[in-house]
Amino acid sequence: MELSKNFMPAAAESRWTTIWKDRKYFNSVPDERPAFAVVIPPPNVTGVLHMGHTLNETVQDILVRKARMSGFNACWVPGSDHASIATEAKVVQMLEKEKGIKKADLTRPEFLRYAFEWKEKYGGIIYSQIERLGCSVDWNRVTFTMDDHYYKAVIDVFVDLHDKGLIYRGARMINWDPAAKTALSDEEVEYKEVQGKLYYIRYKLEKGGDIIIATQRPETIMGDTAICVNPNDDRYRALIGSHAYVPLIDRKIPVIADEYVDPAFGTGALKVTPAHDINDYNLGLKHGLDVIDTLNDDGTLSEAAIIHVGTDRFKARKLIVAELEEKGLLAKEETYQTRVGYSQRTGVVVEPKISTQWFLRMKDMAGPALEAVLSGNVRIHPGDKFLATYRYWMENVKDWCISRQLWWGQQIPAWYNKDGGYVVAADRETAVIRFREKGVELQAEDIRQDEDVLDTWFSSWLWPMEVFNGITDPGNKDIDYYYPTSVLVTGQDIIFFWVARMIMAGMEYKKEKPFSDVYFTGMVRDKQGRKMSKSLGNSPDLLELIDKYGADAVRFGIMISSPAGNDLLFDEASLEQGRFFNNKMWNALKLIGMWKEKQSTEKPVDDWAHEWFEARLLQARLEVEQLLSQFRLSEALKTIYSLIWDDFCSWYLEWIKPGFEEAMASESLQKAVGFYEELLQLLHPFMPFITEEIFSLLRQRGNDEVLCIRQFPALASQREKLQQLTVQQRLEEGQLLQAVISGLRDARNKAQLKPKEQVALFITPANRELYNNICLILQKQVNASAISFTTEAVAKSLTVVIGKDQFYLQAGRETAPVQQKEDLLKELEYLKGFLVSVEKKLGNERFVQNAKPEVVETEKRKQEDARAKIRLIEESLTELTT
RNA sequence: GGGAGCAUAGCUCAGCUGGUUCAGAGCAGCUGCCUUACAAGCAGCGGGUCCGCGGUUCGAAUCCGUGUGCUCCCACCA
Repeated sequence: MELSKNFMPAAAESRWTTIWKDRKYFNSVPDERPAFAVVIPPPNVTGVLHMGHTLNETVQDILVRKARMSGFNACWVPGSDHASIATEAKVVQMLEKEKGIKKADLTRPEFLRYAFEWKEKYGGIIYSQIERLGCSVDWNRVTFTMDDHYYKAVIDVFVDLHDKGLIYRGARMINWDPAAKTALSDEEVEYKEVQGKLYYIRYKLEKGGDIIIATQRPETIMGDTAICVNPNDDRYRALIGSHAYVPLIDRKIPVIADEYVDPAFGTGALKVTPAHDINDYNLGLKHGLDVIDTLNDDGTLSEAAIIHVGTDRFKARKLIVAELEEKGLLAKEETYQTRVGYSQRTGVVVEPKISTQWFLRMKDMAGPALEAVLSGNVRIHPGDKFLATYRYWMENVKDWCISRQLWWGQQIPAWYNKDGGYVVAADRETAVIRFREKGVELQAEDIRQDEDVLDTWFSSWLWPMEVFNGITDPGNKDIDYYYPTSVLVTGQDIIFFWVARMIMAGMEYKKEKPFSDVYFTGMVRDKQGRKMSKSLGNSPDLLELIDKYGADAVRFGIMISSPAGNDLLFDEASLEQGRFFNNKMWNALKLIGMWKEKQSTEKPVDDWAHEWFEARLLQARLEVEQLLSQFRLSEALKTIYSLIWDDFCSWYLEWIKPGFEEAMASESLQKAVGFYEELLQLLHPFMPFITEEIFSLLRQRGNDEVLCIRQFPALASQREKLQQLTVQQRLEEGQLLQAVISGLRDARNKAQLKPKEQVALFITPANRELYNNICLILQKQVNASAISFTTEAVAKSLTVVIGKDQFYLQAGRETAPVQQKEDLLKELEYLKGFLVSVEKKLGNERFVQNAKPEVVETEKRKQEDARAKIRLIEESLTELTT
């Protein structure tokens, strides 16, 4: 077997990707096994995977692979989201740039044709990245949120909710995105603290004089329809009921009173602009004020503004401020810290705007969705962090604006006649019937469909159901088998957009939660803690990382530094660590390969080492199980990493390694190979490629037997085994052996004994029996010519105390005991202090009375141990000084 | 303004139900080694006022209160 010097990820990755795919290991159909279903949070179809996705997909793959190897019928459904606003914006941009076509010049079908072309061209990138990362998804189940069946499901749900009275149409104040020219939901607005300005503007009063009003938005004054003061504010009481003039356009407006106004803020007088501010809108409703909308859909001033018509809102602000100043109407300006809402998708400042849109009543749907989480039916990880947030949102949920003024998405199934009357129906024919039911006689060509589409999230909230056709074909085999899914892995930033709404939809349409566990990953930041973003240029390209380090190393790096639920500071150094780990495992394969070439049939002498490693593996395996069940993936990986690197490579392989040019006992070799296979299996969910590769090379299995479907041993039997006395004893012996080897090597180092210089070793053990099995290995590992047991101090030797035992190293030459004496004195000092504290504890009556008996027992043991060790060290010191 | 979380080694973090020599791991650092799997490595080492203060307890990194600092979410003061 000729092996390359290092592990070459690229070749192994493409080889195993093909094998897995060709043999359909990851395709799932319902059978008699329990299901373990995971639906991927569908990434934006035209996007690329960023580090956040990489983390999420890796976590999901670990859970899915683990389940598949543990008796479950694992099914991971891949797919993508049409991402209405984002995709439409990209297509519009592409059309203008590459083809010089404006959206306005296209018909709806023409535009959609371009959009689908675009989706076909770029939509595949996401999938190829998911594949390169090694994700074990079922490619037969790829779902897109605009697939025919999915489209139908969304329409059906809309019609159903409308028929139930949960969806309504009306004019409300909504968030308007002037760049995308569409309404947004509250969740799509991101508020940021910005340094703004507060302008103090003079409004002339009808009765003479003026009143000064503070505003952040002078460009909206033309929409003012009142000035409002607090009725209890003595400064303004006399003005209530009088009139003032809007500056620059001199429109007459009343001064009204409302307790809402805070006399302490600004000047205590508020300009009321019902069309452009939610509070003003509410005030307007209360006081019956006019609504003057001075902005167009694209954020320029409208005819109603009278001045600066057609000018952009921010340019108009500057012009108006300048004009006010010139006319002496600007009393003062001050800087002011404020919050401004930005569109999550386009990044522009959102305008509050009154608009006729479709809304979903959320209150009734929130009840069951809240209950599902509070009762523990859906478990959130890490729970303590998100439970309160979830609860608050559900209890204070507002109606959801679900219509968007776009073309890319599911078109709203509402139909209007010429009089503006409308019905909701899945298609034109049904719509005509519904009109007739209402007594409106008309023909199919007399009605037109609503131009708008539905919010993307109004389709994604059906994801766990409709990927299995649960809405369009309820009761089918798949939905009955896979639903509810097992775990949802996603970023905490979409808890309201998506997670909460999926639970709502699941409770509404399946009367059952969509998933049992939700695992929130943190945000991926760079190593300085900054958010990853395109503008900062700190977001690495996934494929480049895979090319550089290999997919396994990328997965390792991102998982090892990813504490559950916390943000992850991405640092390429951890990927490097992953690559080093690859090579470590590769080298272990090479070592075993060398052993194969020179074997003997003799009975091996190292039975103990095999028994020890078996015990250690058992222990670690159960630890990993425990950690995985708690979603502590990072720690599970650390445990396996250390098991392979330290326990297997550094200890076990060294312990069974034959002497120079000696043959390896076949029986030992087989044991080592067997252990290595188990380690690879344990690691496989985390690092699938290299584990398959080494597994296939270890016994030259070829490709017939693979790790990805190899089943883990049953847990119960493992737990029992670990409790066995001999297993526990091996573990204890192993710990002792490791401590003694390290301690003696340290002593040798400090005495400047070269590794090649042999020593004679004398031991005064506390428990002689523990040494029965480990002497041979100990002798080899510390390069001792012989080991003897003694009860007396050995003259002219290095003295070392390790644990409860005393060691004497006799070298072939004189060594300086200076450092050694210092070490012993230090140790002695510490022990004496320790003994004092233990004895104080034991001398405390209340401790002895109140503490649990076993705690008192251990304290007594500690006391005895400490005394014994102090005696040993003191003996050694006398020995040294004589 | 309301709520949640966090503060442990130079960095990133474990430390679960208070008690094992409990103060840990990885990375970084230092020392010595090109030793026949691996220098992408081996052997070994050093490093901490567990944020401050107070309380509960026989006993606190751990529980409670409080202060400080940081992070996030929510909220209609122009």
